[in-house]
Amino acid sequence: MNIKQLLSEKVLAAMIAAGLPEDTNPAVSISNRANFGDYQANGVMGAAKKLKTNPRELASKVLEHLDLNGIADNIELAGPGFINIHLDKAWLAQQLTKISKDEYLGVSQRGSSANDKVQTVVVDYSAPNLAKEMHVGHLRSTIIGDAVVRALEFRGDKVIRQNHMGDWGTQFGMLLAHLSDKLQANEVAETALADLENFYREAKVRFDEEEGFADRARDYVVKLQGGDADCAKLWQQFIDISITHSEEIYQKLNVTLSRDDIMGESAYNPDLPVVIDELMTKGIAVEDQGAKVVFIDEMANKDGEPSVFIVQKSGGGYLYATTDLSACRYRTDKLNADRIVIFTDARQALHFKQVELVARKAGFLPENVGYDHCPFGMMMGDDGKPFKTRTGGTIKLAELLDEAIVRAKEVISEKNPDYDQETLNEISRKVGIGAVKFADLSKNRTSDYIFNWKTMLSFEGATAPYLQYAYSRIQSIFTKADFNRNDDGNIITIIEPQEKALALKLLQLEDVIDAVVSECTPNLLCNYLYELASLYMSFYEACPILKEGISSETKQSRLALCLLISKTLKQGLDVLGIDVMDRM
RNA sequence: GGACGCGUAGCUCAGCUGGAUAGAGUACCUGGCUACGAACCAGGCGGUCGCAGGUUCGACUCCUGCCGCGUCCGCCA
Repeated sequence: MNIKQLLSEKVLAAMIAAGLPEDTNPAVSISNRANFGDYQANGVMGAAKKLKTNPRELASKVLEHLDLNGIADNIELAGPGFINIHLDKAWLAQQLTKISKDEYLGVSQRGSSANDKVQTVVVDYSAPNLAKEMHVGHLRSTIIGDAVVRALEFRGDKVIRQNHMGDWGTQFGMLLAHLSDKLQANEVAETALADLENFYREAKVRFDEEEGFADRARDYVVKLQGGDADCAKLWQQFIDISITHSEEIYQKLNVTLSRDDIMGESAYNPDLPVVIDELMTKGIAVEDQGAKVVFIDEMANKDGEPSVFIVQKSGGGYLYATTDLSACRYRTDKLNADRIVIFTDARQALHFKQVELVARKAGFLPENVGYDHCPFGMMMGDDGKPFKTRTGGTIKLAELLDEAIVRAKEVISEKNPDYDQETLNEISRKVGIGAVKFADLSKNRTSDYIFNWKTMLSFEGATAPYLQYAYSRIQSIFTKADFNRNDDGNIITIIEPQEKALALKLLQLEDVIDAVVSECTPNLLCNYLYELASLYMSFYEACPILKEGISSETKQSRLALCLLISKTLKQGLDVLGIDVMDRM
């Protein structure tokens, strides 16, 4: 169900009937003011400009052909040529009843029509560096990526998750050397690696200060890349333990990534020489100052100097450029991707632009395969300066999440002291984690953002707990009313303005989901759900359900409306990876 | 130096293909719990949308220039 689309079609038909060309944009949008109707069509003014005719006259001509019988109960012409559409309450009620019975709540599924085919979408997200522990900087990629993945799946696309973990590179030399020493001293790997951050620091200190250690570290890198069996075993141990750390975070965060989704940098290792070979053979890469580089003319500066993209170091080593090119090929050839979506911070924007250009030129990325790099801003400290990853000061993700849960527990026990420990823990987890995720997911900024405990852990205002609270309130009513939540047979009637506002909002879910998957912007869904919950809160105050004197029809209708609202909240929050509960 | 991103209420942020009087939350102020959960609701206060031009019926949105902040730009990822 997409009202905007439906109205667009109707208005366009009327415009064509009024003599306008078929490619006219009806420009239908949601009205931002109640007295301008529910939807408005603004396309007439643009069209009139092109034809150099009077917009007002043209609009009245379009109105003559506009047939919204049964859909709208009032259509009016306003201002210089706005067409304001007031939707019919009975029609809205019918649509609500229809989507109430639909398991996708009216969101049409890919593949249900010929021009809306199922796509295979490869989504590259999270990608922590296994040398270190996950910190708050990894939050965005992980949860935004996961929300987009869930939205794509809810819409019916085939999604292949790819966790492009940093499990390769020179830093592993010092880590393996350090680990080797620990094992020699009879330490158990799990214990030695219990605190990755600590372990990394120790290794780094030795690398910088201890005589001979740096050479051993470099030696380990050579052995690792050369496929030395003992070294590979050591590496595998390290990787396994580090992955376990990440999995704990994913589980706590309610993120859908699993071990099967891991496709680390190391996996592309065997393919890297092949990539270089192809680039050289095709004449795309050339040797320059001992390294192999691609000169990208498309990105030349004013003086005509091309952008330089190094694909192989002068010493023969490979870079992440090489790996990302290999990944392009793997994803199109082996995974049959129709679209590739990558979530990383904005600093890598230039890099991925270069990757795309080179990959397309080399044929690793066919014309019809989409390649979307979705950047986001860096995590900054309270001082407005970037977090430094190696000098303390970083907040471990695990610590943030635990803190959120503790704070949630304080609030919940204060408001509702009767819960037993188990229930309290369960609710605290859902509320605390939800608050952290929503705080981040609800922002669209591609610019940097300042990490702030207070906003991240807030439970008041436009936060996840507000939405969860709305849901719980509804469940509470169902319990009191002894209402069967599986009963979708009740008729919804719209009388009060709060009910109409809710109806409109509920019917806009597909529109929002579509925007989320095409633009990779879960914040739109956050806004939508907050508005829905907010409308519900107003409805709750204005439209009593269980009060004496409420007719049985009204009661049933309002309960049915509540049911659809709660389903939409639950489903929407699920797309964001946030849980709801009957009581909180 | 070049490229990219950002600049909206005290603070955190929305603002969809250009649309009518620029919106939320928070903070502050005023009201509201013997009807269903006050983690809430109703209302108030708060703006030269960085600056200056341009495009047009109309610009936070598009174009140009400038200012400020940030990031990236041949051997890290």
